Amino acid sequence: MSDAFALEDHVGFLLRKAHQRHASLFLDAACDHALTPTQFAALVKVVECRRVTQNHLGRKVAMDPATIQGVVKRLTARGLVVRTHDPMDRRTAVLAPTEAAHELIATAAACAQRAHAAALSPLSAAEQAVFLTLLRRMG
Amino acid sequence: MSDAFALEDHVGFLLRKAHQRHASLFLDAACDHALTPTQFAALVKVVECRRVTQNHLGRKVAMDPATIQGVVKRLTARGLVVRTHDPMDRRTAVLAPTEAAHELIATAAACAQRAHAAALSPLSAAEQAVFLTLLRRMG
DNA sequence: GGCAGATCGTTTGTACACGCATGATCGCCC
DNA sequence: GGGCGATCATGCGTGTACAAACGATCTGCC
Repeated sequence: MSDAFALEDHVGFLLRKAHQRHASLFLDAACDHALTPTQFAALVKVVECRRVTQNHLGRKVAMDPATIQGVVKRLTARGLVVRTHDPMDRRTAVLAPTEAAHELIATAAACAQRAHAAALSPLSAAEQAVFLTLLRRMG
Repeated sequence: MSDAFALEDHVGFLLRKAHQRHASLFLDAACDHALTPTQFAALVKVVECRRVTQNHLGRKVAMDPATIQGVVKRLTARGLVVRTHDPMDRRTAVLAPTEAAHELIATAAACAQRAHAAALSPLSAAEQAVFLTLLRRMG
C-alpha cells in the first residue's frame, strides 16, 4: 500500500458524500411538503401497507426501533399518520396513513423523482442503470 | 407514473442503506482504535496536511463548520490532534496531528481497507472498479 | 397453569449533519 | 484610516442513526 492513504478512493467516503448530496437535492426539490428523505421513505411505506406495526415499518425502511420511533412521532405530529392498537397484541403500535398523507404523497413523489434524477444527472442513462443495479446489490 | 411508488429503486434510499452498511462494517473492522468513519476521515487529512485550518479541513472532508467543530473536539479530547494559532490570522484554529495520531493511523488505515473490501464484497473485481468510478462522478 | 425466552416500544446517551445567528477578525477599496 | 463585506469558529435547534437498558407483553414448552 502506498504511503499516502487515498481517502477519496474509499467507498465509505464516497458513499457519505453521495448520500449528503442527494439529501441536499431532495430538500431543495421538496417544494412545500417539507419532508426529509427519511420521513418520505417511512410515509411511502405506510401508505403502501395501509396498516403496519411500527417496528415492522422500521425494518422495511432500514431504521432501527429508536430511529423509527422519532420519525413516526414527527409524522403523527403533522397529522400524516395515526396510531391505533391491535387488541390481539397489546405491545404493538399499528400505524395507518391519514387523508392528508394520501394527498401529500402524490406531490411528494414527484419531488422525490426530481431529486432522484438530479442526483443521477452526472451519469448518462446507461451509466445510471448500471450504477443502480450495482448499488442495489450492495444493500 | 405507476400507482406503486418504488421506494427501493430510488438512489436516495439505496445510498442511505449502503452508507449505513459501510458504517457498520467499518465499526466492526475497527479493532481497538474506536474511530468512527467520520473521525477517521478527518484524522487522515490532518496527518496528510501536517497543518490545517479547521474550516479548511472541513471542506476537504465534506463537513460543514458546525460538524467539523464537533469532530475535532473529540479528536483533541483523545489527544490525536492539537490546536494552535496563527499569529497572522487570529480567527483561525490551526490543527496538527500528534505522535499518537501517527501511530494510530497506520493500524486504522488497515482496518479501513478491510471495511472497504467488505463493503464491496458483493461485487466482482470488475464491478467494483465500475462502481467506484461512477460513484466518484456523483460526488 | 406457569415459567423462559423472544419481541414490542420507549428512553438515554453519543455521534453525525445542517440551517441559522453571532462575535471576532481579516481584506479591500475609497 | 475607516468602513464594509467576507471569512473564521462557535452556539443553538432539529433531525437522523445506533447501542444499551428498560418494562410490558406475547409465545412456546413443560
